[in-house]
This record gives sequence, C-alpha cells and structure tokens, in this order.
Amino acid sequence: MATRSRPTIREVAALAGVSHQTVSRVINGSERVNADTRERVEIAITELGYQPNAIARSMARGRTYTLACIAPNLTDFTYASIIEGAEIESRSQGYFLLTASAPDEKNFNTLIEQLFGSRRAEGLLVITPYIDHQHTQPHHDVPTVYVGADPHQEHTSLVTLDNTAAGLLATQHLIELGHLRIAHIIGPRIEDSAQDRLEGYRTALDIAGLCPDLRLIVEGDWSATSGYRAVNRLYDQKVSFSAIFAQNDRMAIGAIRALRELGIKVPDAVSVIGFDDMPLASYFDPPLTTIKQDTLLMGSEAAQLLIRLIEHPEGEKTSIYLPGELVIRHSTATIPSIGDKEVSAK
Amino acid sequence: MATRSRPTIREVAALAGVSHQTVSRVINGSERVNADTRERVEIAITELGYQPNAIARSMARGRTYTLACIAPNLTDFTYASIIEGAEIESRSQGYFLLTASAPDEKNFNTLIEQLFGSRRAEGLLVITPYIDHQHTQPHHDVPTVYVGADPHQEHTSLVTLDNTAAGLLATQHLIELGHLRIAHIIGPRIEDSAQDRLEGYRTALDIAGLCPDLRLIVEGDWSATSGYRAVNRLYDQKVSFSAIFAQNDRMAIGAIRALRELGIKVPDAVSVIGFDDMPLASYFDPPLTTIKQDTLLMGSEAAQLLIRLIEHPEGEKTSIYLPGELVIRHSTATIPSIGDKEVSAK
DNA sequence: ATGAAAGCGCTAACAA
DNA sequence: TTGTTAGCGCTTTCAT
Repeated sequence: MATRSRPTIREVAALAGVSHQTVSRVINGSERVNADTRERVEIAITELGYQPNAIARSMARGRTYTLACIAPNLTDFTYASIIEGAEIESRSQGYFLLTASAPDEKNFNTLIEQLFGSRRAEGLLVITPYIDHQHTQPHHDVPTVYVGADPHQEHTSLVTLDNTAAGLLATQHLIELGHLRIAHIIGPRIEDSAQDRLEGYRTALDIAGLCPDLRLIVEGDWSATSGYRAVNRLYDQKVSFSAIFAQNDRMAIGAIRALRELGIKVPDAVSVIGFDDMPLASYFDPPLTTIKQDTLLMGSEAAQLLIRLIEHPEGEKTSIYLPGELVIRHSTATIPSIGDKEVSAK
Repeated sequence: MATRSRPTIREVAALAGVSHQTVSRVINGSERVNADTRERVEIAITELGYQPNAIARSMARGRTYTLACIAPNLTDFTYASIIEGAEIESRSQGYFLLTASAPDEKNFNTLIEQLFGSRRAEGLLVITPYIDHQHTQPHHDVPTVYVGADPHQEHTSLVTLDNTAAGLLATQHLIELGHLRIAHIIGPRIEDSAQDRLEGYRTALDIAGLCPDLRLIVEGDWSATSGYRAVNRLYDQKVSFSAIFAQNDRMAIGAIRALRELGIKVPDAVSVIGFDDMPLASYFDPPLTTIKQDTLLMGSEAAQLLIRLIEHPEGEKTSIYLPGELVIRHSTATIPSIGDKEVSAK
C-alpha cells in the first residue's frame, strides 16, 4: 500500500477521471468547475492524501511565499519577540518566515545574496538598531521593511518605536517626580534609537526649562556592564544627579548595581528608569520602572507592511511609529527633599 | 541596460556560445568541462550577474535545502539560542532554516502539515520541553531531531542536556556546602527535563545518605511567580530547609524574592541554586549560582544531526547528551553553623 | 567534452 | 465547463 513518493496532480486527475488542469482549478478554488466534477476531484484528493507541492507551485507561479528576516542575533529578547510577531502574522497570511542572524555587515551582505540572489525569499524584514549606508542600500530590488531603526529617509517602509516620544516620556516621568539633575546613559551614538531617545530627553529638559548638562550624558553599549561603568564614571567625575534615565533595562540594571556598591539607595537617593521592559524587569531589586515597547505588535505590523509591499508594489511606502508605554514600578521615586541625600561632589 | 528579470542559464549559455547544459555543469562544478569553455562560461556568468534560481533547482533536484524549526515560542532565551545555534550551523552547511512557533498541539500539527505536506522543508527540528504522544508521532516520514527533551525511546535522534547529571551536580553542590535539608522546586511534572532533574536530585541525596522528604519537593511552572509561591507554600507548611534547588533561574529568582520578603537572607540563611544561567543571572541580587547549559552548541549539534539524517537516511539514529556546567556565584554558601538561622517551623 | 531531449509538478494561455 | 499545450529554470539521462 505504501507509496514511496507523494501523489501528484496527475494521479489525482487520473483517479477522478479528469484532466490535471481541472484538479489544478479545484485546488486553487476556481469558480469554473462543475459541482459534481469538483466533488469527484475532492474525493480523489482525500483518497490519495494529495497535497500540492509548494516548490512546483513556486516554480510555476514565480512566487515563493517566503519572507526572510534578518536580525543581529536571535536571542536578544527584543529581536526575538519582533521575530515572533512577524512569524505569526506571516503564517496567518500564508507566508513562511526564514530567520537568520547577521551580526555584522559582511554576514549581512552574504545573507542577502544567498536569500535573494537565488530568489528564495520574496521580501526582507531587517531588524536593526541602526541604519548605516550598508543597510539602506537596496538589494536586488527586494521589498524591504525596516524594524527598529528609522533611516529618516524617503522611500522606505519601516516600523519602529517612536523613540523620541518615548525618551520624552521617560524623562518627563523623572521631572514630574521633581528631579532636576537627570543623568542619561545612552546607547551607542551611531544607533538611531539612541539618538532619538536622547532627543526626547533633551526636549523634556527644554520643556521643563531645565538646564542641559553635557556631563550628565554618558555613552554605553547596551550591556549591563556599560551601565555599571557609566555610573562609576559619573561618580568619579563628581557629577551630581538625583536620577538616571538609562536607554535600556540592562544598562539600568548595571547602573543600579553600581549605585548599590557606592552605598547609594535606589530609589531613595537616586531614581532609575530603564527602557524595554525586559522579562523579569519586575523581579530585579528594586522592580524596574521602565518604558515598555510592544515588540510583538512591531513584528506583526512589519510583516503586514512587507506583505502589502510584495503584493502591491505600486503602493506607497509607509512608516509606522508605535508609542512606548511608561511602566511605573519601584526604581523611581520623588526626589529626596533633604539635599544631602543627593549624589554630589564630595 | 536594466533587465527586469534575472538572467537564466540559457542566456548565459547564449552569451558564452555553449549549451545551457554546459553552464549547468560549470555552476555545479562538474569535472567534465574544458578549462577554456569553463572560463568563457564564467565570464558570461559574471557579465550577466547570473545566480542560479533556487526554486528551479529544488524543482529539478527534488530537494529544498530548507530545514524547519518549531519551538513553543521564539522568545524564551533557551529556545532562542538553540535556534540561533541551529541557524548558524544550517547556513554554514548550505541549508536555510524556517522558524515557527507552535504554542500548542493544534498549532504544531497544522504547522507540520503546512511545512511537510507541501514539501517545503526537508527536515524538522523540534524544540520541546516535553515529549508526549503527539510529538513522537512521525509525520510524513520527515527526518526529525528533538532538542531539549528525551522521549526515552528508540529510533529517534535527539540532543539534550544530560538533565539527570545536571540535577545531580546542582544538588551535590549544595550538599558539599553542608546542606542537609534541600528544597526542590521542580518544573511541571509532565515535562521530561523536570523528571530527569528530579531524578538527579534524588540520586544526590541517596549518594550522600540523606533522607528524602517529599514535602521538600514543590512543583512550579517555570515562572518566577511559581517560584515565589513555592517558597511561601513551604513556609506556610512549616517545612524546614536551608537550601533550595530550583529547576530554572526564573523560579529561583521568584524564590529569592519570597525569601527576602520573609526576612530570610540569601545566601546567609538559605542558599539558592538555579538552572539555565539566563542572561543577567549575574546581575540579580545576589548573583545567581546556577547550572549553565550550552544552548548554542545544542542547536548546532541538532542541526548537524538533522542534516546527517537527511543526507544519509540509512544512518543510525543518534542521541547526544550535553553536560551542564556549575556556575558558582553568590546565592549559595555554606550552611549557617548556628542552627537558629535555618528556616524552620516556628 | 559537449549537446539534445525529457521531465521535476505545477499554472497559465488558449482551444474546444 | 473542460482539456490541450506550453512553459517556469533547472538537472538528469542519453547520445554524440
């Protein structure tokens, strides 16, 4: 009974006593098929357990119904959940998602070549924290949607957090708590999101009429260690502050550890706000106040955009900016009324 | 100059003045081609920027060079890094990896149908914490490798942590520190890894001649909250213990929080060891002692196994058990010499 | 060493 | 409404 290879459209046709083309019509839901013919075909299909071969279909239609998603890595929670969102949305629309990591430019280019030179995938989702010359180069006229970074240029589709607004939100939260000297641990300056969040920070100070102090701004690399070092640097330079806005949760966690080691209580003496709302953010000590981004939604919106781009190439390029949400936990508090609790030059 | 569609093998052939078959031989590295013919063809290839169409190739060869990887989700760090390991290995061997999440059985089955009914992928990597009837059903004679769970049955290829040995390792670490009453927060009982780690725990007690106490074993669901609740349950039931072995880091973190709220110092009064070595495990308070598993390696080994299975279907099924590694940080310490520091019935 | 012919499993264009 | 004929771009016989 067991057949080695799967049945083809012709075997189904033979069994149903019709031409293979009629079978094709049935499996493609064409209207131009008699009800009883259709039924005969459908019976044959179930009889043989026939399923269309996707490769042959791709071959004939010139379409692969496959999207590719490239991220610097697959493990970072933010990337992973964008990918998950994109994958679920893609699949619900009949596309599969090929995932790949490309930690650097060389890998990125190789990957693009492999994926699109061979026409394996129809569209590209680029998850990247920064847009450089490299990433904005159009490749093989591949429909592309960027997620997570804003190239600030025309003719690109993208989905990203409204980083400027979110940076503003975070900073204003601290200002509302009465903080006047807010240190800002930023991500790498070359990354767009770091720049945009910084702009939000500056705008918030501006609106509040606070005096910006360049010494309060320290660059990190998103790692907890860099947050830790940032605080020590501020301390060594005797820069006084009563609050810290870290551009991601990991740096915030590192900062809190450094403060603790310096004997500075969070949030009693210094408030700390993070960014991302990573898993277990609520389980750190103290539970982290942060800006949450809906990364699943980002991924899903990006996939939608990409599919629209593929199916309607003549359509407009679209940019979607998602809002960040302030999640207040216990790492921020009102500024200590007694001045001596503030960190300051000794 | 711009051509709308990409050049085909025939255009290259025409330009090189040979038959398309010769071009095929060149791009496939056949020996049976004259050196100068080959050169002419290669020039034509670069001239036209020709790249073979992967779909057409798949069609003709009956191979897709695509693997599929299914995990309950894509965001859990453990899963994500297995996937990343698998993806890198796959690509280095000329395969692409299709990633999909299937949170439940229904999704899992649908996905398998979509992927293999249509012959889109050639092999399957199943990342699953447990093996039930469902997962072990062979689907469409698809070459399959399981990652992360041991079905304990013949004729399956799998890669997993040696959970029993790792459970033993964790427990022995606590025993060596002098702990006699070790609570054990386990994962869901239906999951293989939970059972295996538990077995390691029991064996360690046995070896040390310690008396097992069923009341010390509490079931969680891997979440931090469940670890938190587990400790409170132990406390409410007045079960005394001086150490906790939690089967994952999240539950360990939850447990530590509960202990802190109860005014019990970690590790001074109670030691806690986790499992996984998740990101930032070293940034919790106190930095978490844990069992680290090399998930990247797991993924890469799994992909290797799968590719071998695809390319040599007649080969043996293989099981790979990877060792866990004890990472000692600051959440475990020697048992307090003064008995009154131990948690006990009031 | 090279070319011609056939076909992978399907869809698209045209006929009937 | 249905069937026939051509391909999609490549590889794989089999000749030459």
